Amino acid sequence: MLKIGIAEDDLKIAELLKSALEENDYQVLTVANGIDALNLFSSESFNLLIIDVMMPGLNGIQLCKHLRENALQTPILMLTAMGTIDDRVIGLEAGADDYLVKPFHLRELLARVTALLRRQPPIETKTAHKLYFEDLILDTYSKEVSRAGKPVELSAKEFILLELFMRNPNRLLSRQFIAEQAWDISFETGTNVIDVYINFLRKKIEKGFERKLIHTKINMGYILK
Amino acid sequence: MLKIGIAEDDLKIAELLKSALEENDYQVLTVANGIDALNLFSSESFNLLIIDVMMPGLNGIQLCKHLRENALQTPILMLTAMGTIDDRVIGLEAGADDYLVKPFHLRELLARVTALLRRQPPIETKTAHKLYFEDLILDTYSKEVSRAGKPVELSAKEFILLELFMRNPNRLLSRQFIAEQAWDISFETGTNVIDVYINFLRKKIEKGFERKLIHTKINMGYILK
DNA sequence: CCGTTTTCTCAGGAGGATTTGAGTCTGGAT
DNA sequence: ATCCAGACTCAAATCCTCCTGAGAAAACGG
Repeated sequence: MLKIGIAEDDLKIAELLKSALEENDYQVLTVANGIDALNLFSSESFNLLIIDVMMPGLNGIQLCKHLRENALQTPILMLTAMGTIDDRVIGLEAGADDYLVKPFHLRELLARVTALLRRQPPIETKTAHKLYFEDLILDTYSKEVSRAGKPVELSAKEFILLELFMRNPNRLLSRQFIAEQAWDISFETGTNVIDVYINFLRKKIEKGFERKLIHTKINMGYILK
Repeated sequence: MLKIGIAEDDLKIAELLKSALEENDYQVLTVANGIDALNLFSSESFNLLIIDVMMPGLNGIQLCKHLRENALQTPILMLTAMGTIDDRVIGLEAGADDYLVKPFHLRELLARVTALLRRQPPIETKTAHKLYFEDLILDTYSKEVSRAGKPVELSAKEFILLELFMRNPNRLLSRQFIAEQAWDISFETGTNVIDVYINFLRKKIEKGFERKLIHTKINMGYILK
């Protein structure tokens, strides 16, 4: 089921779009302002985004730019009440893939939605799923890790832990935080699993290398730098 | 260098487009009628096609349809002098990716060209119904599979499972993901069907071959590589 | 209806992954 | 320099995933 996200502050139009798209077997989620849209579109993945230019808070152009700067690849269809060339061009240059001027015919909207979805690659690009830190590369797509080009075999937990560090480079991570993120435990247990796993990781990614990556800050936690 | 093909019978407009695009570092080839366009666009490969709707011989809509029926995936931008909704929709439904109404501003044309080119070219080509992975071939039309030229008999479920892997080569697929895609179950059942079917598949496509294709990543899932 | 094929469940066991706990080491404070 | 809480290490214990064969249940075809 293809999933479409709509950012539109005019509830009447939002409802109209939603029902028209749902009738065509799309799953639809709507938000009514730019801030909510940024949060939703950044956290959940969609096959297509429909964004109104005029919105309170964060407007469509700004939203679009933010999303693209965040390496989001989802096709974006912009809606606007103003049909001047300049606004349309600005929208496209901000990273939108198509532009529709209100008022529009539902049939044209559907045709454009179909056109945009048709050329969507079946799977997202691999590079978008890679995390880099110096000579460390972590591929969240294939779940493979390498350092200086040499593959490193990690277990599931080790992988999760390293991914956590690579998503937060140069940030000090407390044991509490690591436990919550990687082990789903928030309470205090007398365990030392984290220490042990840091040890496992170090053995696998630092052994044989001069440069250390994971550093201990006594009484604080660990940091990748 | 990105290559753009233009089909436009009005030589003045054709020249205008050509020079504007060349100024932006695209390589441009133009033809002045639908028949020539069909020949050129079928034999040479382009990154983008710009097609005028009104052309002698074969018009833009027909040309577009022919190209798409021939499994051509290149993005197509349609040009027309008529701006009625119906014509625009017909163009999009014929397989065009975008539509521009004459007269247009060059700046808007360039923005749309950029937007179309930014989208990633689909992986599928003319042999869109066949999936390849090393010496494995899966034909989604005839539902036949072979390895190293030797036919492999698969049941329906086995086929679906293998197709899923072949559409996501080198990607780690979690059991959760496989369950959703191939079995339509999203909730947690205590079943091990997936394991069993992986086993079936391995027996059929790996038996007698040195090279293993489906690899287990404990606590993560399976990967075709 | 019966036999065949396909799909799925179940249970046992091997082996790797994860966790524990105890002993050792270390860096910072006194 | 000494001390000690915190950090590290290692082996052992435990957990649990994955594989496999057997067979039940369901779907299919004649």
